[in-house]
Amino acid sequence: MAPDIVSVLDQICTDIRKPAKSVVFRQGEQADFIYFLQSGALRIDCQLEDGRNLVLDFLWPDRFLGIVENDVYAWSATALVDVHLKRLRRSTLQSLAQDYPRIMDLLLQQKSASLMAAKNHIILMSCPTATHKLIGFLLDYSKRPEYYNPATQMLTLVMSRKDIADYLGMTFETTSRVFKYLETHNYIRKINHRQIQLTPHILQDA
Amino acid sequence: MAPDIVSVLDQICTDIRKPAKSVVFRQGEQADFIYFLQSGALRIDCQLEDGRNLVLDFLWPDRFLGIVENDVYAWSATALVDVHLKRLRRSTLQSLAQDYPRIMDLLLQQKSASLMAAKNHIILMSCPTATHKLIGFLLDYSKRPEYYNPATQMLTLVMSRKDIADYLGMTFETTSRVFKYLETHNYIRKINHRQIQLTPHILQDA
DNA sequence: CGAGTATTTGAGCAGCATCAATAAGAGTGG
DNA sequence: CCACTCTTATTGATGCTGCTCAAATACTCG
Repeated sequence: MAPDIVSVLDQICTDIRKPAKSVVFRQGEQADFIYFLQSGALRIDCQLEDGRNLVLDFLWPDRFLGIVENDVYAWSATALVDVHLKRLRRSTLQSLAQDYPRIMDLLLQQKSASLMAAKNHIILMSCPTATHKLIGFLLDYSKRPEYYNPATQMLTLVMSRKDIADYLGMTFETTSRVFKYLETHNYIRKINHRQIQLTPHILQDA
Repeated sequence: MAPDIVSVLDQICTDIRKPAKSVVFRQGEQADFIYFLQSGALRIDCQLEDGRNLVLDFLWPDRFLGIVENDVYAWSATALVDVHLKRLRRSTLQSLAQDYPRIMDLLLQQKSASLMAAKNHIILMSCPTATHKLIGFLLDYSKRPEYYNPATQMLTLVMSRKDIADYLGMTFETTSRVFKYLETHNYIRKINHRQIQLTPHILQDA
């Protein structure tokens, strides 16, 4: 990411701040803007025709969102905590890409990051049991420096049981039961619903 | 895809033909080449540490493969039928990208296609039952003009039951049983293992 | 504090995995 | 072309996992 583009983008982007639980954009809306997540965390989900609500991804800082091929957003983005975003018109980015070829590198790099996340998601969903899925999820999550402290092994979940369930393709009851299983088998310690501590037992699986 | 690039690529690419069941590249190998699938079909799979074999995607003509970030392939590509590919050194493509900026568009477009496929894969894997998964798979598959004839509704499967199972995250026994279920409930007619006919019953679900 | 939401927990059942055996089909060499 | 082998697919029996519906509890926010 060359400094010249960053400074240019910095100047023309609009700063957007959204509180937790607010929607950044909604599936089906006119896709006028590209966003760049500065801080906080987002949930990307889509509503299927059969009524299912599917969480496609969780997004962390330094990630773009709203890069779509067609003219409407194919999924929704919701803030899980208070977020800070930079916003840019899609049309502006497109014209800018001609003067700054590095923007294409940036876009390609972001697409690659999305693709890697999707492949990892597929691997998680293919796990044979719900326990494997959740352990895999927690180990991935423990790579987020904002929400995991390796010194204390404390992990702050920014999403609900239902969000995790919709991400892993299971019900929230099962998610809750597996959390219980992990606690009784000494994989984790629960401080409260959103605060858990990982034990060496679960960490050595990584 | 501008004609100038295509003609340039055509000249410098090596033509590669591989018989069915042969491996194009293997997970972990030095990623020296980018491939462009001209005809046939490929299976992309990866071997996980726990011994599972996971099918990440099936690739059809006009798709690139081997676009990786690091220097080794993260997954393997295997020919499902006889395939025709064009091959290019990664380093050649990189230097070419400076003279032909359109190559970046091409790469971005291919990444987007991979990402869309992955999202769709996630949607399939999140289906509540194996029957839903397989019906979704067959309906997607029926969009391949090479292997589905809308006039006769005949569909030629290029992959095994195990391939389908590893793609959908289930066992091949379950795949087989669901095929049986679909046949007895008049969703499909089986001509042989690899040839099935879709009925209006299944097609109206799309 | 109180209302609404999120999470936990329970009981019963359906669906899928596992292990095992048989059948169908593909490939090979006489 | 047929017989034989090997691979792929089907089918069966059984047990476990996770879903459904339901109720109780914990937590959040105004």
